[in-house]
Amino acid sequence: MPIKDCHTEKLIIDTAMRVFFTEGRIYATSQDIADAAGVNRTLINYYFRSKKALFTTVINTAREEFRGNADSILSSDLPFREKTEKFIDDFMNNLIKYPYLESFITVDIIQHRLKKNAYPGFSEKSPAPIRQYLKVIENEMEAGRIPKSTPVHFMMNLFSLMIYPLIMKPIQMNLLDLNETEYNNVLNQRKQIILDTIFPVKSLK
Amino acid sequence: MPIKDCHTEKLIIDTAMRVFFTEGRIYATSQDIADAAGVNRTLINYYFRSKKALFTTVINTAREEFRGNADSILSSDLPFREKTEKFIDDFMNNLIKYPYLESFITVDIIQHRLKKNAYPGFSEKSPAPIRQYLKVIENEMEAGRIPKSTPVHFMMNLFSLMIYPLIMKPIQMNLLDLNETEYNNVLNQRKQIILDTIFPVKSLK
DNA sequence: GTCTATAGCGGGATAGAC
DNA sequence: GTCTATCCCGCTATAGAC
Repeated sequence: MPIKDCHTEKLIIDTAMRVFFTEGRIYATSQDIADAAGVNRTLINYYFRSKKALFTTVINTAREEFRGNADSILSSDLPFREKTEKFIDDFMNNLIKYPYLESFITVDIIQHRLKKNAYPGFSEKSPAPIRQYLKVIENEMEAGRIPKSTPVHFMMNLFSLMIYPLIMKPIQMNLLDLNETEYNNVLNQRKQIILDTIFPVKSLK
Repeated sequence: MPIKDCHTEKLIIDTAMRVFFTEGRIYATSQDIADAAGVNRTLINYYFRSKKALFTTVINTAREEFRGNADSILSSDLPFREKTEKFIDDFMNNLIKYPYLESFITVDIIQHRLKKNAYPGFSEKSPAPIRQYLKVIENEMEAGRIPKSTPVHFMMNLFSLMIYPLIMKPIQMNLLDLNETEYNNVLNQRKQIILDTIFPVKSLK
């Protein structure tokens, strides 16, 4: 009754994003979300009609948040290396906030492919800034300023190096025998490591 | 009635591994597994007592299958580069069979962390061959034969480059504007690309 | 806008016939 | 070993009181 007017809707969205995309709780129910938000479960239906609708809302909200800076960085006229450096910095900052977002999208696509032919939410073509960036990578490779492969592999390497260590944290902690603090320290070093891997230094024997 | 004696148990296991770890259907129910296997749903309980027990069985089966060659390759006395090359080859072959296995393990660990303090299935230390391999990487870095960072980052890079493009196939196909055939072709080139990234050539300007 | 009560469905598990 | 029938529980969603 007090200050819980339109404020509750935002509270539910924020909580759902945290539970799904930050904590990675893929089996979280409406009750779980409501409990985490400290509200009654029926309010989720009141504000969002259904659980699926809430899910769509939070996925789209997070995607827009992600794409905010990324597009303007990629579309800027910065030199290639500086542009890539800023992109990594921005992307990693977002990733730390929502490490499981891409996993959820992937699961969502797989699930939908079983029923319909295509998944409407992702039938769009790749965004223009990405296509433009792929062209630039091709030029850099031809000029010999980065190792020669293909722009697609360059992008795959980049995303792989940024995303995987975060989403597979539990299993990697075990494999590499690191505790929570140690693993977080390692993650903090990743930006520089990724740059060194993408732009290799030439001091090898 | 005809030749369906002990054969059914194996059929259920094989089907469950395919549905879970190859197709990535994380929300698959007992009914889904039974349908995919063409058997009655109650047979899952007859053979495995519960869905959870079936799940544990298939995870352990797949993990053993994975670790089969890997340990002997890492423990062998091959030179570092050849050993790494064989490890990548073996690991990628397994990955193509079960691209979502590690995702399932991660989700499983996250889910269990919410209830108990630790997850018994993964409380073991990292396997000895891995710890041994980490030592070798350290030597290679000190000798300047691979780019200097830390063994942990080297391993993270390696696993990232191998695993991520496979499990995020749906989202990457969209981002990079590739159809199924094109994406599979790219994946086939990954072994070589990964080697070139881990062991960079020195022909840059 | 928020709550309680309840309907309805779907999945997991078991009993018992064959 | 395999099937049918059934029970139970948890989750989603909605009706209706406040």
